[in-house]
Amino acid sequence: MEQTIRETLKDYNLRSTSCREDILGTFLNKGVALSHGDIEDSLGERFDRVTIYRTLKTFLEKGLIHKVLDDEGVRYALCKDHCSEKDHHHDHIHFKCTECGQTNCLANVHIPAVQLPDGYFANEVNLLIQGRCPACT
Amino acid sequence: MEQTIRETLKDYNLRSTSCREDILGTFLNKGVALSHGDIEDSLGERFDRVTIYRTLKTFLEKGLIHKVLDDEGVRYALCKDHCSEKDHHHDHIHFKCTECGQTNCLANVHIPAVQLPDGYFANEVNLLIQGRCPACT
DNA sequence: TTATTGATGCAACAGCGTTGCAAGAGATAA
DNA sequence: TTATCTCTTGCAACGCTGTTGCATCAATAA
Repeated sequence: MEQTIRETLKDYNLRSTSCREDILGTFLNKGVALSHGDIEDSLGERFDRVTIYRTLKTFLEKGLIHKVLDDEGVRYALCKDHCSEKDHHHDHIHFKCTECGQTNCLANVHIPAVQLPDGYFANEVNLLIQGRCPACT
Repeated sequence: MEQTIRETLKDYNLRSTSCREDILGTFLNKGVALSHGDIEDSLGERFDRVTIYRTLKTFLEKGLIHKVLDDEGVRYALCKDHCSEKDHHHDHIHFKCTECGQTNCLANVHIPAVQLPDGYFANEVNLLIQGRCPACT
């Protein structure tokens, strides 16, 4: 695990620092989409607020994580596919449970094609479904 | 128009004030989703920041407008159907043009049904498509 | 016209996210 | 291992967004 994290960082051309290792580890551990606040809570006072912001920004740019839009703000989740700086490709669904509040990616559910009116061209599709997850049913 | 605005406010059990009339008028005029900042810019210094926030909150609660999620924050758009405090019903699509930055509702495009994994129950569906609008093609 | 209820403006505040800068730690090569 | 360079971090400060309390003012109904 420890090793995997370091290798992952290396794969993405990122230096291994304890902050990056801990944040990446948190994502792997929790397995759900996390907000900046979630990460701050989870890591305690170990790192500066600013450092966490910058780390998330770096991960985002390198394609390690992607944004997840939510009715209450922005969260981040690991990219399952290997994304890169240039090429984020996500057509999976984000599911937010209104009971437990957790948001995660439904990797195997693809977004059905949508018929847009004339003149509209789709580039990126973002689908958020809110409801109840299996754990809360 | 002037009259329509006042009647609409009355329909929603809202007092007619110049702030509410102007904000509702702005939505009708622009016809696209607006952020708090857009409205502030559009109305100038005529009303206090706080008043605009409170007006948007009131409109939201009464079902006059609904939230539109965006990668850069929250916007608001008029509800086409007659929504109420209890019952916001929206299964239309939000389209954001990456050229001009405008976001609007595609009222006539319905979201196709999505087959969720076992145990998941959908309650509300939110679909944002980013791309190019007819004006920017 | 007046009384009542609700809306507004002002001041203050909390939280989120960013920037500049100096100090510190990781990677690389000798 | 050490020296060097480059990138990362922590700190302080700031701007922006959104909220709250309170006194004042305006819209409605009688």
